[in-house]
Amino acid sequence: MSTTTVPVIGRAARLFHALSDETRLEIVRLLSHGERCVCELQDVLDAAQSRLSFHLKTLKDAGLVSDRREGRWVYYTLNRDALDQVAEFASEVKPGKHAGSCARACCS
Amino acid sequence: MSTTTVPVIGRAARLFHALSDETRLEIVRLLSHGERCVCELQDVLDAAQSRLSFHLKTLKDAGLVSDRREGRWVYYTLNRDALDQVAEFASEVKPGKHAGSCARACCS
DNA sequence: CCTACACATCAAGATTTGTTGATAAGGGAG
DNA sequence: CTCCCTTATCAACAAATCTTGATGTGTAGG
Repeated sequence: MSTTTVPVIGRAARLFHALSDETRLEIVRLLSHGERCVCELQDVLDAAQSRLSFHLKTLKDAGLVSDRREGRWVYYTLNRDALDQVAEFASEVKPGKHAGSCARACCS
Repeated sequence: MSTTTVPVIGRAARLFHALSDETRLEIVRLLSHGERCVCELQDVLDAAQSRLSFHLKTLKDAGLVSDRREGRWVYYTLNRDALDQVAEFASEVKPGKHAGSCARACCS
C-alpha cells in the first residue's frame, strides 16, 4: 500500500505547484464560472498575452484545465477531477485520519 | 463580497506554494500521523538537517504547521485549519458552484 | 494570395527557490 | 562552567520560475 505514496506525492506536488501562483489562481477563479477564451482572460486580468499563455500551459500540464479550439478561439475549462484530487489530499492528510494506525517512534 | 477575493487568493497561493514541494509533502504526510520531532523526520526522510529546517520554516510561515519546544527537541504538528482552507478553496472553485450567478461575456 | 486576428512558442533577463556546508543559538548533563 | 546534542540561521551557489518582447502557427475573411 505504501508503494503508491511516492507517485501520489509527485502528482500532488505538481497540482499544488500549478496553484501556487496568484495569476493562475485568478485564472482558476474565473474558470470556475465556466468556460473562457484566452482573450477574455486577457481582458479581465490585464495580463500580457504570452504571460497568460505561459500560465495556461502550466495549468494544463498539471491537468487542472483543458482546452478546446473553436475557430480562431481557444476555450479553457477547469477539470473537476483535479480539484477533487486537491481536496482529497487535504482530507487524506488531515490529523486524526490515521489515528492509532501507526506507532510513534522518537529519536533516542 | 468580491473585495475579499484578492487577499484570499494571496493566502491560497502561499498555502499551495508550501505544498508544492515533494519534500514538504512527505513531511506533511508524516505529520498526518501525529506530532514529530525534527530528528525523527530527518531519519525517515534521510535529509540534511538544514534542508529540513528550511522546509519546516516554509511550512510554518504558510501556517500549515506549528512547532512546540520540549527540552532540546522541537515538535511539529499539522494545522487542521490550513488543510481545511485548502479543501475549501478546491470546493469553492469547483465548476457548477457558481452556476448561473454570472453572465458570460466573450471577446468581440 | 494576402491580411488580420487569436494564440503558442522562443530567447533573454530578472527574480525566486532549494541545496549544501559552516556557524550560531538554546538547552540538558556532568 | 564546559561539553554535547538538537535545531535554526547564514552565505554561496545551482536550478527553477516568471516576465517581456519577438517570432511562429493556425484560422477566417476579402
